[in-house]
Amino acid sequence: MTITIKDVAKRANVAPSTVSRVIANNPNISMRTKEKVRSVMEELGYYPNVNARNLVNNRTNVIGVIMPSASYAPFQNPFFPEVLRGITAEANEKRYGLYLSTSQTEEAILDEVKDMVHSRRVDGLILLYSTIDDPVIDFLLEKSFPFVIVGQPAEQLREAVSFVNNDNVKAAKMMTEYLLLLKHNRIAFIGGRSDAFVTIDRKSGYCEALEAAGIELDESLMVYHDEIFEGGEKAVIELMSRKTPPSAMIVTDDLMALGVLRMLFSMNISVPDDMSVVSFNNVLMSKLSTPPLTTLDIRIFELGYKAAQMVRQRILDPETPPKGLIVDHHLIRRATSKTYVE
Amino acid sequence: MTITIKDVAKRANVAPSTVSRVIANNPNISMRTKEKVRSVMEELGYYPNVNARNLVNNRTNVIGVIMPSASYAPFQNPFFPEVLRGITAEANEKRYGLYLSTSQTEEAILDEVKDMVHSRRVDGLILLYSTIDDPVIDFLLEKSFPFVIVGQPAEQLREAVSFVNNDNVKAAKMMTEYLLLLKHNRIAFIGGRSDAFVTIDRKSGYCEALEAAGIELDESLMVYHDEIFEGGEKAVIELMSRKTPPSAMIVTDDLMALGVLRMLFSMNISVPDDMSVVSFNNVLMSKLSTPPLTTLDIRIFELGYKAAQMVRQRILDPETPPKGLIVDHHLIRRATSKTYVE
DNA sequence: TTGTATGCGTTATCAG
DNA sequence: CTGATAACGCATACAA
Repeated sequence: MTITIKDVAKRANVAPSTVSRVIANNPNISMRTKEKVRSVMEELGYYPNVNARNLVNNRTNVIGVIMPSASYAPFQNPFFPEVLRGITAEANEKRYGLYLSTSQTEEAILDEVKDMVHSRRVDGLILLYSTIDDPVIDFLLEKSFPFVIVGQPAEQLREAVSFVNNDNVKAAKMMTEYLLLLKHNRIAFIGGRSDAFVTIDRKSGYCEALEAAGIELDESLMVYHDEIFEGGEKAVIELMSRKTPPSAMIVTDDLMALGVLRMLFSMNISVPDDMSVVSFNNVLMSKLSTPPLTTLDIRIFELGYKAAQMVRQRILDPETPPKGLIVDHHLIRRATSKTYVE
Repeated sequence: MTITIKDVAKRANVAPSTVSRVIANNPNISMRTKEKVRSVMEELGYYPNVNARNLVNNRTNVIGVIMPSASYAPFQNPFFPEVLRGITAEANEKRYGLYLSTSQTEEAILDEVKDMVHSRRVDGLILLYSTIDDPVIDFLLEKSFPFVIVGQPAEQLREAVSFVNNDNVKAAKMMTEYLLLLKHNRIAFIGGRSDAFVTIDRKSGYCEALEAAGIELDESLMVYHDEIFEGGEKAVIELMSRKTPPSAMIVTDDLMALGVLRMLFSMNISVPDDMSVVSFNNVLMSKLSTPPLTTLDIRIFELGYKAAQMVRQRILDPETPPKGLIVDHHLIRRATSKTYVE
């Protein structure tokens, strides 16, 4: 008993096609009929049926968002909500809908993506993760389906796919230089999964800065841990056990840095007096910690916003060559960093 | 150029309707043709077009999720990602898709909901917020569209709508009793927006416990703040300025409690030695703070999971009367609470 | 400027 | 057990 274009047509004494044209705001429909039709639509409470529309248009005006497989991780890390917020903002502006993936394993994700693409559920995809040899990407590339990666794509794909990312090398270099300028010369590096592109890139930046400063790299000061929070705690134990412990630590993730802070606190090592700690991402939590973290804002919201912009662009004209977009970063000085004193 | 049910039919030498039946796994199709058709589907790489299917079925197998309007807030508070995780899990199990609202103002949300409903974009909705006199709810009720609220519905709607919630009165009462048993007798209450149902209910529980213990209520020990984090800081300033400051604080939100902790720290008031602090929600952050928070786990994931279950149920048979579901809570003792000593 | 006719890819009804 | 055929609601090519 839902009211359709035909009902409107009948009531307005026009053909269904005319109503359709009014909806599309077709320029060569007289103002007079437009108004008439519109008022009837209003009167009858007409709403277009998206499914019918999608069917004939072969287009849904919906963007799919694919979360990483680590079933729990994605939503634990404030990074994801924040990108999502950026995506949401852009999508809303442009009247696009958002369809969220729900799969929890790599295999299921691949299936879901295939389904989304084949069944024409979405017009384009945003991948909120990036791993090497991802079959999802191969699939999308083969189908030439519009998509954008948030993060760093695998080396061999840099030219082939669109992505939005930070310059993590440069970012980490800057953070290291900052500590160097604060007179620190034993600076530790605490990273996440050592095979993640973020970790790799940030480590490179760290090393570059040290080398440029003529400081010899010390592998014993670089540690990696998978666990987002506990990893930070473990790292501190390891690092403080070195013969000459560092006076500063660069942590690749704010949450991990919270673990670091807590372990240091429990060891009675005062931050920033006895130890400087800087991290990356500037998630909300980083300003709520005690003491608040000096961190690098990577503009997560913008990453999402731009990604949404890019998919839409690729949806609209799929022929334009893919491109990588780099989003700026900004140092947020708070209370965990301080000049080194003997 | 996409391959349809007709292509499969032709190739398998059957009618399109037969293919359709095979897809639906219709029992009265011979095993023989079923297999033949299936193999052709495989061979041709056939995927059903959801839009066509939705059109004729008038059903999408998609659940819509409506976030609160406070444009930034939702994703800042770890509560939302976590409910979303629960919803996601259930939806995935049952092969339902998730459609996310993107609107940022109350007005826009109403429009978006109307659109989602009228245009048949989703089969049911989950509202991740609950305010009094919400026009969205009136609309959904009037359309008898399946939906579930996560949170406490307005008094006059308790019987009319389905919802999933905690028993916040009982929860707060328990937290208060816990502090009472730790010999605290000046216990402060720090709440969020005073017109939010959560705040109201938790305050009630707090009062109930105090009264039961024969402790006179002291309005000067109850403060409210809208800002999720700064609110905690302000509250501490106010409360510690009282003639006789409290020895314990009940904070209605973990994030706010972080603000509390930080302000206490800066005042050199040691937690838990000089002040006990307990809060609600048990979001990830609460265990990462220094010291880790004693808090009440409200099973956020389960709230989402059950909500998804309930909408599906209401979608499948809309006739069953609405019901309210209460999810359990659990005290998580960590390091911010301690027996009171003079 | 507007109407007619047809198709989008499925499912469902009705025959056979 | 299977095949024709008519919807589902909309958009567009072609006519008028």
